Amino acid sequence: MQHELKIYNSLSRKKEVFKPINPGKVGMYVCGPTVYGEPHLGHARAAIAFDVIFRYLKFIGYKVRYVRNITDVGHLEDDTNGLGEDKISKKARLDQVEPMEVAQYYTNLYRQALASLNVLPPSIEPVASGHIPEQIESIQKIIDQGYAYESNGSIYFDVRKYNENYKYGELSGRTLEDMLEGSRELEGQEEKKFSADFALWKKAEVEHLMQWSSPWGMGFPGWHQECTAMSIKYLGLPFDIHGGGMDLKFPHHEAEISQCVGAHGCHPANYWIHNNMVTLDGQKMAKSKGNYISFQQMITGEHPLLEQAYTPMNIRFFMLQAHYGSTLDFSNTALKSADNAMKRLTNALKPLSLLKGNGSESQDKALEEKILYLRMQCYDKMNDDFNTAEVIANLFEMSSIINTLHNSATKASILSETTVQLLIETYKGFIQDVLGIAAENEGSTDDKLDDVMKLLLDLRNQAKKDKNYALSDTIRKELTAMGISIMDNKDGTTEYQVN
RNA sequence: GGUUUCGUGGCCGAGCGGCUAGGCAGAGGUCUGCAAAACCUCCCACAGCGGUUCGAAUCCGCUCGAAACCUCCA
Repeated sequence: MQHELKIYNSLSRKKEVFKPINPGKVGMYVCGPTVYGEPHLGHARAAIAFDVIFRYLKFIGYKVRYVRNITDVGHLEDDTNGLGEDKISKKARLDQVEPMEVAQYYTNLYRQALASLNVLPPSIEPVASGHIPEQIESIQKIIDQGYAYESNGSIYFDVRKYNENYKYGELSGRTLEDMLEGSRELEGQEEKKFSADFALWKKAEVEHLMQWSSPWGMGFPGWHQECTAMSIKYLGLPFDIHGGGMDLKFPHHEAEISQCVGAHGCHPANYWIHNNMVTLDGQKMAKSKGNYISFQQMITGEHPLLEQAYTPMNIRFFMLQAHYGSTLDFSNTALKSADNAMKRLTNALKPLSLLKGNGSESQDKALEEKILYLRMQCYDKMNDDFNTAEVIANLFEMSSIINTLHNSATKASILSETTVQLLIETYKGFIQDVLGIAAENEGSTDDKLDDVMKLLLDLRNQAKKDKNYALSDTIRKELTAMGISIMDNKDGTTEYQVN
């Protein structure tokens, strides 16, 4: 039942059928964070979007090498003041600590946040500072091809020269003329031959904390070089998918393409995928705008805009209800709504595990067909540019079927064993493996608590039998207050759940 | 100013020319000692104005409104 996977390719601005370079294998590179600040919702969105893509590709049988970098050097703080100071070192100087200490600190925070969001670690997570030789080599190739020049100890990419033989701006849809028209006059650009030229290597002043020796003297790599060097190193050339946030399209990804084409004569990746932004009041959430909500704030609820704390899974589900390509506006009501919705979906997992088929043929052919249809829809919708929102809609319909079967006296025996297995496989598979929704509290693995609860629930049931509802309700009320909810089933059994 | 998008019911959000998702909230009902959960029913929207078409939320044009990028950014 494998259908073709279609991906919206930002480069062609069209949905295209995905054809891996090597059958059965996928190489995917995604731009990770610059680690000089707290991870926030925007980082979460990008990580989750590509996590689901990673998961789905594996789910349908691909062997995937997923590379996501950590940028701990190289991003200039401010090119307009001529200082060319590295972002990491600026922050480090303020904090009076080693630059690598800052990078490590925020890298740890980032990884912790993603782990709690049930984002799988990538196959390789290369760090920019650990790939300086590769970057120097990459720059040298560009110089050798004649698309870069040295100026006062720095190396710049020669955009005009490049544009003579190739097209600069194909990803962002800009032409050189557009850029000239739109560009403002920036200070400190005397070193450049042309305003759109960008730095491949920056000469470092003595006081600059992070610097390395190179054929052009002491310095540090330019803005976009690390991704070019590291993606090619680990994935070869070209590779299948390159991803990142929409805001990286220009100039970052545009530069990556130029650097790669300039050095090697070919595009780095066949498919470009861009996730859209998380907005706050319709405005992009960004560190620089100061309107961001950090991951930590989300889970503690400590932010003026937050009405409550939200769990990582709550955040994850909220994001998956929208397509990765649309902007997603933050709001308390939307988050809460997502929380209720997710519970509805995960609540059906338990009754699902209790379903049993009848061993022969399904009696209810229409229902069987519906299940098979919904199952197919889950694949079809994921195959249609990873439409998680549509997948979730189908899963909701499945959850109704599951609950109805569970509630009916005949249970699932009107269905064949095969159909029941398919239902279980699809529902669990898509929720847990593809969407990556993990149970927030795996029930209790504490045997002692389990024993105590059994005792308590037995007592309560006895009270109920005695029609001592005052007592039974008190037990329930008190348990609820301490975060243990209990539910009486129809068959007289009682379940509990630690929240 | 240039480039790229978007405008869907109380809210969130799919939709890519005909079958008019889904969730949340709300209303009513079933089940239950009561809860909770679950199930059933109700709530038929596509910024505005033109055009193409047998047929448009979906294509085209214009108007209005919003955003991202053009400086680091997921």
